[in-house]
Amino acid sequence: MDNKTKNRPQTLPDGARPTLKTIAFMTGLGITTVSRALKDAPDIGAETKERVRLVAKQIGYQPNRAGVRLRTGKTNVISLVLTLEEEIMGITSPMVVGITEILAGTPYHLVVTPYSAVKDALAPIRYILDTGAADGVIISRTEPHDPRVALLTERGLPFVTHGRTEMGIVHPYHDFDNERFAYEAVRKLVARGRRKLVLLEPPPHLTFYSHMRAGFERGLRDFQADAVSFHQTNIDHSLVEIRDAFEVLMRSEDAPDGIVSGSGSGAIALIAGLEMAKKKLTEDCDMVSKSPSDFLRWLRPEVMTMYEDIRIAGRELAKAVIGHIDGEPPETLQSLSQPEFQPPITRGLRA
Amino acid sequence: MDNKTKNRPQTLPDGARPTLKTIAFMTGLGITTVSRALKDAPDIGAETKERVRLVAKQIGYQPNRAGVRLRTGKTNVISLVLTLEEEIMGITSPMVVGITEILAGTPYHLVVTPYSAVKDALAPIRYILDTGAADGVIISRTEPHDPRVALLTERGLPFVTHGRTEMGIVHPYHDFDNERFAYEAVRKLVARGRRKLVLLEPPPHLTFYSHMRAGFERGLRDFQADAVSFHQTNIDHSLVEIRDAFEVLMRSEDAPDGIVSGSGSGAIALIAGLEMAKKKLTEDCDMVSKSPSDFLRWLRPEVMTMYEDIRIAGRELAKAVIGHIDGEPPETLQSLSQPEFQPPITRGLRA
DNA sequence: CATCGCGACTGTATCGTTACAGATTTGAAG
DNA sequence: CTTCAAATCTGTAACGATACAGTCGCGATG
Repeated sequence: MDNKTKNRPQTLPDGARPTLKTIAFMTGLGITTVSRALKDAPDIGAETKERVRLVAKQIGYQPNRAGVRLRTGKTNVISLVLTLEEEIMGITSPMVVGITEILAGTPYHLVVTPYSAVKDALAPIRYILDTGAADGVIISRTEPHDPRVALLTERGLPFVTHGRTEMGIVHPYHDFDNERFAYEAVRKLVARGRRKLVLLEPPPHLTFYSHMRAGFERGLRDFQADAVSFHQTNIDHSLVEIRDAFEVLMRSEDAPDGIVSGSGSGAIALIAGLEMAKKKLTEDCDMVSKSPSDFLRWLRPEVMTMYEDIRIAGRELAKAVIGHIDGEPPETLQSLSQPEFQPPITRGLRA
Repeated sequence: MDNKTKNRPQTLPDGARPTLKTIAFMTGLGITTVSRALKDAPDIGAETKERVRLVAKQIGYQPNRAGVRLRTGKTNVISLVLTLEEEIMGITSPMVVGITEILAGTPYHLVVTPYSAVKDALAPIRYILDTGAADGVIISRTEPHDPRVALLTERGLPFVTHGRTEMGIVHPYHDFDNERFAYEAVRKLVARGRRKLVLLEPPPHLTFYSHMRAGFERGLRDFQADAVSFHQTNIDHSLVEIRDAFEVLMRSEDAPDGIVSGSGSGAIALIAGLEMAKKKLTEDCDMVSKSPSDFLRWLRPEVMTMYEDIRIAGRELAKAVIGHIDGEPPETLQSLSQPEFQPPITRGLRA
């Protein structure tokens, strides 16, 4: 056999999935040529490329991920890093949906990488870095000085955060404008004549804690209302804890007449505490809540809600990681979604 | 160099992650020996194994997934196949949590594989089969004659279904006992003196439709109650549709006095419809609902709920696929979770 | 007419792992 | 002193893809 065709395959197993070798055999070309033709390399003739593409399509060729990954290190994987604990009200579902909607048009797969204890937040990141498990990472529960962001930046692995940081590192993020949410919430409550307002806030170590507080306080100043302290309780507490603490507050001298709830499930507990204190929504108290789903609007239409669309957040996050992977500058991969009050559920045909 | 050490590595890059080669170099053994030692093969000396394990642990060796996958075809991936549409009430979150809890102790990663249109249900399965993308598959929204089950069985890829089938194929599954749920729901309603019952049922093409109906009808017979037809509406319809249809029903001659809701979010819509028809829960009507989360108990404690623990379902499903992959007989990998009425939320310290 | 450059294509080595078929040593049996 | 088997260990090839360094033929150049 002459040298020219020395590496050509002689026989091909027939049930197996096609590889570059299959196409090489069918076109009479070398494996390298086929590989380069499919990547549209400049040193391959136009007609050859066309032939290769045609055959590849015909036989349904799809590159073997393990082969690519072994040779190039490219995993075609995006890793979504989650705390098992943050799943209380199920924000993950729509997030996963949003992400996969974007990934569907790409070669990327979505791998969910969980971690349990809060102190282990770095563990999954290290795992991904050490094993090269992903091309990009999506993290949430972002902190102002987030060690995960520091580590990922240092090691040069593309990522995006759900929430912002404050460390002077420019990186991709998507965030809900919690400052504005709280500000508009205060505006709304004051417009209803409420003046003693309370905020159910995020835990202080997360970045959006300060955003939400800042918006709340700016609102208090601009619209001349007063704050009632509820600092000992936050949205990471159990619903029972929130309820009981709020009942106590509502029975006290200091009882607020307006509530801003930083979470939808927290709102449920607040309502329960309020009712246990024998108060009534819209009469003794008004409430504005952030809400990632519909149930509050259905079951407690008295509560004014601002919808946080987690699904869209998922989309934005996915687009941003991919952009980062593709080398787009981080500052172009930042987005903030604006809160808007939701209209009430329509009361059907007969109004 | 003598033949014995011909394939030994001379130098080793230092920043890189350790491979078998690294361990081979450090122990002075051959790569093959190291590989076999780590798998506890019988032809490797006990002391050698010990040394290899020690070094491997010290340097934090973790097998390269791409290498293993390329060589053996083993992906160490479990694929969760989801409809984007089923995410309405976010059942995915706790499910993902449950699955990852089990996978955490294994080498498996969880990949989420979505599909959009209902007619495309087979597409992700084919993709996984064709590309060898996973060692095992988890599917939901199971139908009595499910083409996905047929295909996976035929091609011999391990899987588990959330829900049962009726095709004479013995396969792993986990299911909620919807027959019993509906039966117990009817018992409860009749015990409260309700006799005209309605069922908000699953869409007819899913297997648990017939389970739930069967339990409902058995209950009607055993406890002597009557059914009110609501067949044109099911839990896959939009909340607005359910509400409007139910309002019409509640205003009709045929208005039921007892409701069995096959879904938690459906219950919300039913309540809305009922209230629009100027009826009141516990007065005109009682209601039992399946509920995958807590909000109904908090916001509508009048509704009697049976909790479907999706997180546990996730765990069971994960265990079952892995069992199937490990070759355990399918009939040992089937489980049914029993519904139980939930106690009301405790009313706090001062009850 | 030799030489060069260029366009089009190709072989080899390699990523990390494992299946397979040896190879070497040791001690016991003949 | 062979011979052989058992116990350990080892090299080679291969999985599928790609980086790299060619090769080949051909027309233009000096």
